[in-house]
Amino acid sequence: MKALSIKDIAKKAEVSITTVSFILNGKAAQMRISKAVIEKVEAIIKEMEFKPNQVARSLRTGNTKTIGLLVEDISNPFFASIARKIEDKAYKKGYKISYSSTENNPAKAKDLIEMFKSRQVDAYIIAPVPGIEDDIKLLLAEGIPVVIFDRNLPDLDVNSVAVDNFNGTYIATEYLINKGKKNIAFVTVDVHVDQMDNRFLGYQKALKDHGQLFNTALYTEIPFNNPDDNTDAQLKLMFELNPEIDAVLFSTNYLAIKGLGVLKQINKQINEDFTIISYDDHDVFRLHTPPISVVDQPIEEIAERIIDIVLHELANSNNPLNRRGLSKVVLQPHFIER
Amino acid sequence: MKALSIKDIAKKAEVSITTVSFILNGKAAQMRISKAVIEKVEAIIKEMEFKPNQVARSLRTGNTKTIGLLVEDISNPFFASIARKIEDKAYKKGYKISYSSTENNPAKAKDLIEMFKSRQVDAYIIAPVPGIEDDIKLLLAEGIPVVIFDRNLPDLDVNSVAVDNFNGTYIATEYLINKGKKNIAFVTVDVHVDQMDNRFLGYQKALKDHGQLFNTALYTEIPFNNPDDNTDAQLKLMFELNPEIDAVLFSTNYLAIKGLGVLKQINKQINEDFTIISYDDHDVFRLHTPPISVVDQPIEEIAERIIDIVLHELANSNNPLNRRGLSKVVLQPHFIER
DNA sequence: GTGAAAGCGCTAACAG
DNA sequence: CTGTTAGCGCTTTCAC
Repeated sequence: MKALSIKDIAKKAEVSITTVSFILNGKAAQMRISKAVIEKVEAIIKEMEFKPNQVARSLRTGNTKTIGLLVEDISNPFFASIARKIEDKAYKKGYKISYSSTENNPAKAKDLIEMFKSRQVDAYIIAPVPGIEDDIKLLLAEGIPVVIFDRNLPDLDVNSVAVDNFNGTYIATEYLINKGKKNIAFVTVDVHVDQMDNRFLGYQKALKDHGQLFNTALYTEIPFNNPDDNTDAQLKLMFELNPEIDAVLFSTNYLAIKGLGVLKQINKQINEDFTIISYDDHDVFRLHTPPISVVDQPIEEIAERIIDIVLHELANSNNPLNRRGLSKVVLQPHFIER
Repeated sequence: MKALSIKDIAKKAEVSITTVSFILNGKAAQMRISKAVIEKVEAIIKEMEFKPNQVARSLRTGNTKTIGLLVEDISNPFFASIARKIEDKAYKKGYKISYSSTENNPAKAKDLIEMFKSRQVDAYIIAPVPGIEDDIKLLLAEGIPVVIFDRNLPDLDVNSVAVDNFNGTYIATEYLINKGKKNIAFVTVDVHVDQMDNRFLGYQKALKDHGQLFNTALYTEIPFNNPDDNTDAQLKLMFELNPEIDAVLFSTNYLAIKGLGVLKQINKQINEDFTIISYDDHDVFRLHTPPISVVDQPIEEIAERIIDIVLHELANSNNPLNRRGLSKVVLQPHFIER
């Protein structure tokens, strides 16, 4: 079964392909094509279930109606949830999403951007990894809409939607201090993206503001993509060497989940005297016994702001004058006490 | 900055575009193009960072090197994990993934298939919703590779990767019975896809084989996409009306997670006398106090089998003779006792 | 060994 | 009001 083309429709309707094309693109009125012809052609299109070949259209018009989405890992609930919301909104506007996971690997990220480029995606939504600033600059130089999120690239003039990471850990740390905690550990990843660094800084600043000293022994950095065993061992070591720890702040949900696993293994109870807080919420924390307080990122709002910016830029990419300036959105995280 | 085309390269290298094209496609040797020319052209390609326009290539060749992935909801960890694995393997073979969430809505699923079609995706990976059998048939009739997974469409001659759902609930139920449970409730969704029905049947059969009667009062069906409040209320009601319940088998992880939330609200302890089992694992269950036993689906293997079939069909789609017959893969779930 | 040219399906000047 | 036609960038047949 061969796919239909605009030609087949034209032949069947006994009009030219131009006429069909105009009707297909809603330019019939403006081209003052007669009602009779429009109706006839539309009837045939419907009857034959003709769908224009989007690839040909893309080649001709230069836009593909797809948005490239680059995240760290689509199987991380944080990214998956955002992906889902973005997909929904994009779908309603006729856009499709092509996604890829960068694994925090700049080489892979660069390669993915290349692939997206050669596929002519209309816009990019990127959770950036360090080292791809130049690639993003290139995109911008070509006038392609880009929004970065989750992490900021401070010295890049690019739209971004971020959460105030500094404040997130600040309020969490402050909460712990107010609860009388004296030895608050901080567990994070070794990926020094702006966002992670800020989470660390928020923690440090809160300690300082409340007259506590930052103790490097209570700071653990886990390599990204560490095999589980190593991570477990590293965390165990920290707990063993520092029995005075009375609270732990994890800079990201999957580390906190690993942490809970380790605490279970070493049979350390979470209670009034030993508190855990995670950055990013997760069902695990809500249902845990006892429940775990978290710094929650407004996922819904993040996704909304991202796609709004993208769609707006896309809608106005023809007349650059109409494009609003850079959007640098900073949303506030919420502390959920449990 | 205008994008380069093959023409620019040809001009710069002072050869014809044909030559460039051959070199680009690795047909240089077979066309017996001289080494000197090849090297010169390749140097220029590298120097100018030329990337062929994939859209034009697609229009010409008819294949887009992208695979359409239709899942119920990309933010469900089960689908997200599978999506991730599929993405990885596809990426290594030069394929990209375009995903969409069907929300169990046949109209949306149909529409998405149309969109993918007009975008000429090379192959489809679909977690089917009932009512799209005809659309899948159409795809097959056109010779496009399709693999369905998670749910089977029994009367369709299409590649599928499924898990033995019947056996999954059977062994879980048997486990509970062997633990001495007499009133095992079953909570499932109202979506009557083959896979969910089989989970129910496995539960029923196990009861029967062990001389227990199926009690409809202990069977609760939650509407898909139910607002949280309703679901909670429905579950509460079941627990209230049937205090004799000594175990609950949830047919899917998100229902079990909801269930845990409800049990927390009504302060019902999970212990030797009251056991919970979920279909599909999740971090929540592993870390829960007490931990929750689950029927685990071999996600990794599912993803692997899917992408293997797809890539194999794709590789041999030119010579249909070489295509192996239908692959109907059935994998076994594992019961994880915790 | 290399090049000219047709054409994939569609859009949009430009003609009439 | 509708049709003719020139490409979009690439692959591939055929010719030299």
